[in-house]
Amino acid sequence: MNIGDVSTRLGLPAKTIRYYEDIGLIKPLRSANGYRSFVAADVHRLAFLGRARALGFSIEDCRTLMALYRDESRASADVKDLAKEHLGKIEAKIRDLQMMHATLSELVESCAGDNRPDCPILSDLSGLSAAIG
Amino acid sequence: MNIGDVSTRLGLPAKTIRYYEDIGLIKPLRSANGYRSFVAADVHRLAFLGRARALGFSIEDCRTLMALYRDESRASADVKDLAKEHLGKIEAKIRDLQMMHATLSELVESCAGDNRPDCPILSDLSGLSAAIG
DNA sequence: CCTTGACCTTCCTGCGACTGGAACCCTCAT
DNA sequence: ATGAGGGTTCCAGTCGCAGGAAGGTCAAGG
Repeated sequence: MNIGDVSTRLGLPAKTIRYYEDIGLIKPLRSANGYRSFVAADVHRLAFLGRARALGFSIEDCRTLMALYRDESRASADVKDLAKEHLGKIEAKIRDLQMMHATLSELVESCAGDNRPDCPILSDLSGLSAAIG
Repeated sequence: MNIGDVSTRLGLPAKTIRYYEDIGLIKPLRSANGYRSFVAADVHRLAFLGRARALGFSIEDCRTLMALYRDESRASADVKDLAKEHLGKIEAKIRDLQMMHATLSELVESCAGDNRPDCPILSDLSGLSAAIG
């Protein structure tokens, strides 16, 4: 399989696949013409990467996860720990975003949104937080 | 005021303040020795920036917000629209993260996390999603 | 046989919003 | 004179790719 086929199959951009090779996550063989030649194992690794990335794991986490996957003597605790740490980061991000959301939606609600210049959003940002009550 | 004082006051790294000058968000004067010399208006602008960034607005959004703030003939609708669009992006990110969180926490819960190699997290990533049921 | 168009290749640059570090200047106290 | 603790500029790196240039390859059609 050429890169385009893999890209279509997995929904991963060819650029991304080449990048993954660059950083050593996959090592597809080459055809005589120099094209990358993907076998089932490569496609499988890429699919693994795609799913791990979709769960928000960093590239380095993915590298670790793939190493664990290939290590038949792994302890599932190692995988779980990695996942739990990632889960913690996700939770932290969600909290941050929810804080922003809470503040910002209050401000948005309190803004008339008409032709007049008075705006509690700008008031708040400027430090004259006499807007919310 | 020198950059260090402003940095301490606002809790913004000096590097960040220099960066904001680089990209034209502030234009502090210079002392005879070449040091940046911040007056109250500069500090105010930086504080504005800090708050807008803390709400997750992009630098370009901040630029627009500051322009609106200085434009006394602005329409609050313009500010509100910008904020609402940003709110939408925040909501999208929260949803994405919550999806990740849901999937990942299920996987984490179903993983024994002991010395054995069997791991539903890896099974799921590998595509053999025979783990969750 | 030649061309066209769709593939593929490598290499370089840019994104956003900084951060780290090198190499150097200024100021003040000792 | 020296040392500590400011400040300055500029360049490189972060993360995970995306965009684009310049060129090689291949199958089909005229």
